[in-house]
Amino acid sequence: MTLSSPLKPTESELEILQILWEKGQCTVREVHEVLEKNKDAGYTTTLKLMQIMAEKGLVSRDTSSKTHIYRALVNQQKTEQHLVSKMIDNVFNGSAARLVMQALGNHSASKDEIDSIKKYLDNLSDK
Amino acid sequence: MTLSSPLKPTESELEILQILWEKGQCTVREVHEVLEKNKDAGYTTTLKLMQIMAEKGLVSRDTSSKTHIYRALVNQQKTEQHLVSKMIDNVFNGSAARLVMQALGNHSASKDEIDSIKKYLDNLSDK
DNA sequence: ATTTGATTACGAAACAATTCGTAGACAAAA
DNA sequence: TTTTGTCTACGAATTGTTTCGTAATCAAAT
Repeated sequence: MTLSSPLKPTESELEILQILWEKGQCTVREVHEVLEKNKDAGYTTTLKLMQIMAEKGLVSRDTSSKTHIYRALVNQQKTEQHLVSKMIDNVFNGSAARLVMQALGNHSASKDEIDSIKKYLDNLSDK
Repeated sequence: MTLSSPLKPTESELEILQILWEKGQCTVREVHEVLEKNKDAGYTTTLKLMQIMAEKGLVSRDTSSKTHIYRALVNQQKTEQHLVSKMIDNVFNGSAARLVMQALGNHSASKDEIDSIKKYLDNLSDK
């Protein structure tokens, strides 16, 4: 299998997807301006990445006007799910619980966050 | 910065680290035999990976006898922590809670797992 | 001593991800 | 119409990862 699943974007691609998921649709310029806040890369780098993403089917591209409009084609929820599942398998030997504890233990989860997770768990076990 | 943190092993390197963490110390042959169960790659591929890992400081190598002995140099807990933190930041916008819910929601967490997480959370909020 | 088998060493190829320089297209401003 | 600025297209360089063929080394078996 050489075909890399569209659910497994590279790190750079993920950064771009995040922006598209939030904004719904963007020009390269818009995406690039958000990216620039956190890293420095040239405009053409962002452009090239987004063109490749379009080739791969990660995003769609509306070329009807000069300034192309991009949209995410992959589902945020599904992509996140896929990445988490992979981490559970690769890093935590299939144990979701171990991942959760690792996530909550060291990473500063606020009291509010912990409470909301508890509520979530209560609902889960009700079923 | 070209220097990649030893806490950010590649996927192949992580597979090897898992084995070393579990077994404590291994020859290339031993690692390779475990790997072979899940993927097919040549012996020299595994060897080369482990040699590179030694160069990078991910593992140590005892070359005193002909058959070299490898040990993990990076800490399992810290590496896991690093990977999880990165995922929380990159994928879930800094929200540990979102990661947790994603991990528990779709991924088959057993009732036992959920219960043990609840206990864990109770202890957390006690502090 | 010679052969056999298992090991490491080395280097290169294949592939993928990232980066960017340069050119061309086009529209708006002068 | 010319200039200027913004955009896309293209190709190439760079870097990192993965893979493996081949040779050298060494010890154990013959």
